[in-house]
Amino acid sequence: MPAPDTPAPALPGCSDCELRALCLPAGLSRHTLARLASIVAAPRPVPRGQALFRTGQPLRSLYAVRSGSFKTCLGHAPAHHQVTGFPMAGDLLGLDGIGSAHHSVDAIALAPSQVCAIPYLQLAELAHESRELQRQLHRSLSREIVRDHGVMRMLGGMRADERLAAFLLDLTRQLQARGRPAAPLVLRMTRAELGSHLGLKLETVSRSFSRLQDDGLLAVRQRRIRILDAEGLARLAGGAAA
Amino acid sequence: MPAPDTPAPALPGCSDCELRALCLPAGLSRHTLARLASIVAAPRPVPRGQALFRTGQPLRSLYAVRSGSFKTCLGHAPAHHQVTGFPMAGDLLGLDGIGSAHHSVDAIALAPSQVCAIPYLQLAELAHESRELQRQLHRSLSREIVRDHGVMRMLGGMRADERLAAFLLDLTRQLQARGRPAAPLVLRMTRAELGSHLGLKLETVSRSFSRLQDDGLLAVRQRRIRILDAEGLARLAGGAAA
DNA sequence: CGCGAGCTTGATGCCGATCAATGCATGTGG
DNA sequence: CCACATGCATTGATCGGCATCAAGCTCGCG
Repeated sequence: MPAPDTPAPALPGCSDCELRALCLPAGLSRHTLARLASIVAAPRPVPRGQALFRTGQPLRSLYAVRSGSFKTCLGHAPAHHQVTGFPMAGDLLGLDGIGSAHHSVDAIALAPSQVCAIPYLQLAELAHESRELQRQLHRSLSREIVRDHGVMRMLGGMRADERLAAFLLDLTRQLQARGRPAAPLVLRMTRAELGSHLGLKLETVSRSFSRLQDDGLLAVRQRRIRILDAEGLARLAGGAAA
Repeated sequence: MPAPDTPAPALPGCSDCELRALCLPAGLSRHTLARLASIVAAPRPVPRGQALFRTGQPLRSLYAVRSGSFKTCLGHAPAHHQVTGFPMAGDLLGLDGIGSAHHSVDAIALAPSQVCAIPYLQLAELAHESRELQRQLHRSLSREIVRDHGVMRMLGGMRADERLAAFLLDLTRQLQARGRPAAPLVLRMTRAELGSHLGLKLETVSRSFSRLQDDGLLAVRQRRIRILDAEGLARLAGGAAA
């Protein structure tokens, strides 16, 4: 069932997507890429604040983020949101739902975004035929695990300022890896959402920002952050973890 | 290179393993099962305290735990161990290493254990031929992500007693799922290791045990734990998360 | 029997949660 | 164009939970 409101559903697809080197298609041959493109739906907009999917819904597709950014949170519970991550362009959403065939988090757009739906069954079928695609899928899944381990390290062993420093460095690294401007870092999430991800209350996040600023490591202006001393941040973040 | 000290290297393999319903082979056809068994090495013993693999080593095999139990920890750092999990019989180790082709944790045996090595390249090749095996692999990877999310929830949003309660309930559930005696719960890890997993210091773990015992939820005798009021524990653990 | 690793318990201090107020931006209606 | 409302961020004061430091205690083992 094609989206009724998009003008031209027959878009060029993955082959021309500027994200193809970072997304699932990374390293795929032209042939496989074309086949993948044939099952990927045309990019679909997700307005800010809207859920791409919710906990418990049956998993039909994985979603590649084409633009914008999201938060993924645990907990049907009203108040006890726990943000597990902030996926952005190039990330794959829904991997956690494969095991149970149902999504295990809510995915909420933090900004107007675009996603490409990839029907999971067709993807699995294609991966069955293509070693390279299979390998890519494994990589994506495995990397998600490693990423989660990083969060566990933050939550388990670091104090407030260290967590924030580690998060900012990680965010910068991710933006750089995507060849995006990381110089004036612009946060897409509120202090509360950030706090939920870091295991802190929003007041503590705010205080940590202020402290890092006072120490000359950051320049903070609302959600616009400039890193003044990356090495200092790394010393903070690494001091506890390394 | 076959293990030099095992008497009969030509063992029956997965088809007769009593864990096959819980392990990777779950749900595989006889044919696929046989092919899988043909690439899985004979069970290899890992003495208590020894590393099955260490952070940074190239990933050659995944390991299915056949008996015993392990801890997986982050951090090359000497003191700053962070335990990400306690895999036991039926679990698959090494999944986190697929993405980078190198292990991202240390896997240490907490008790004398046995593991079946599964060469990853051969496994991937086999998964390429068998849809069902591919599906199983995806499931294992995805479940690992979901499991990590559970840990993140503990670390991010719960206090000491709640974390411990959640951990004990989860452990019980896992043992039950494997049809193992979960009645007198026997912990394989020290208080310090448990603390490292829960993001607490060992003294706090000890105090939490005492508190839960005083409240009539547990009977604690060293590492032998008896759950007296599972529902009470669930209220504690769920009260913060749900 | 005595040693030592691991566990328990106590006393104290610090970090982050909580409660509460103020500040600052954006947006809306008069 | 300004006045006000609203959502988000900052800052302060106080409190509680966990870390830390420091003894004892238990059990297994040589």
